[in-house]
Amino acid sequence: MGRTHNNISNLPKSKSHCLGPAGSAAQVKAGIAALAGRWKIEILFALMSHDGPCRYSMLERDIDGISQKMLAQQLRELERDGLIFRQIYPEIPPKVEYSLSESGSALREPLRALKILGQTLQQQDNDKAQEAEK
Amino acid sequence: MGRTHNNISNLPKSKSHCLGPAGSAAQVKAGIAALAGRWKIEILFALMSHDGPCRYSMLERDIDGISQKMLAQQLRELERDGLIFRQIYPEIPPKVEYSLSESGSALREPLRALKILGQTLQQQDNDKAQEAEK
DNA sequence: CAGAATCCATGCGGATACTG
DNA sequence: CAGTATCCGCATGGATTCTG
Repeated sequence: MGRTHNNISNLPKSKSHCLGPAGSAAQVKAGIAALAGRWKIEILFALMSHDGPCRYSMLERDIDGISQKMLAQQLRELERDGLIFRQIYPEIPPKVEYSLSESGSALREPLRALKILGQTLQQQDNDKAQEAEK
Repeated sequence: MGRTHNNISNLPKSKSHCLGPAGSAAQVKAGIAALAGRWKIEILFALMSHDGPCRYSMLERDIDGISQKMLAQQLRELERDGLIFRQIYPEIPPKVEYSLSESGSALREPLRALKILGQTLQQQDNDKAQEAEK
């Protein structure tokens, strides 16, 4: 499987001189960092597509190839960043439901924009691959 | 300094059944991956703020803490992904100018959205830090 | 000036096993 | 069911040196 790792969280010094282009970059990077986990996007898309609370096991089934460690970890990060909610039902057997917060839902549009970019990139890749084959 | 690595480029199998939420996720991830380098955002912001062609050495000065290797590498990736242009002037001494492509400029708005998210996150961090200090 | 090349530390993310 | 715990490979990015 492809690559691993990919950094984003930078904030060189970020002394909160928060108005220059540098400060803006830091905030954008903070925003991207919140989405930059190996599985964050897939989790968000799973939640968006189901459009209601999802149980842990359901996410595990929906997201192909994710390990329990990663699912739990990225879920906690998304929760920490306020993008999703986590509702625990103290039952036996245990039940936990995840849902999008408002911040999370607010990402639908930006994500669409990034999807456009992604499509363009894939298109370019295909073009170049075809050329190379000639 | 903080972390290293951070994956994004996933595409578990991505058999181009490109219409389900899974396919969308893959494309969004491709888009994010294009921005997910340690310095990509800062480079783009540097180009955006200067709003005209920038020379290599100017970027090196503007972006605090970046190494030559990283600058050159991420510039090539951005160029490969069609986000920036690279204009070489065969002079002595050498001169190379980088500028935003249309795809790159198209990111201004999405980046603003991500900046909003980043601001929210930083705000939350500050709030929690304050509470913790009490 | 604008890189290319090399070496190396860090830590993300995968796999597997275990638990309340 | 919904996680936690542990071990480990290896890509990523940093520092430094060399070059056309």
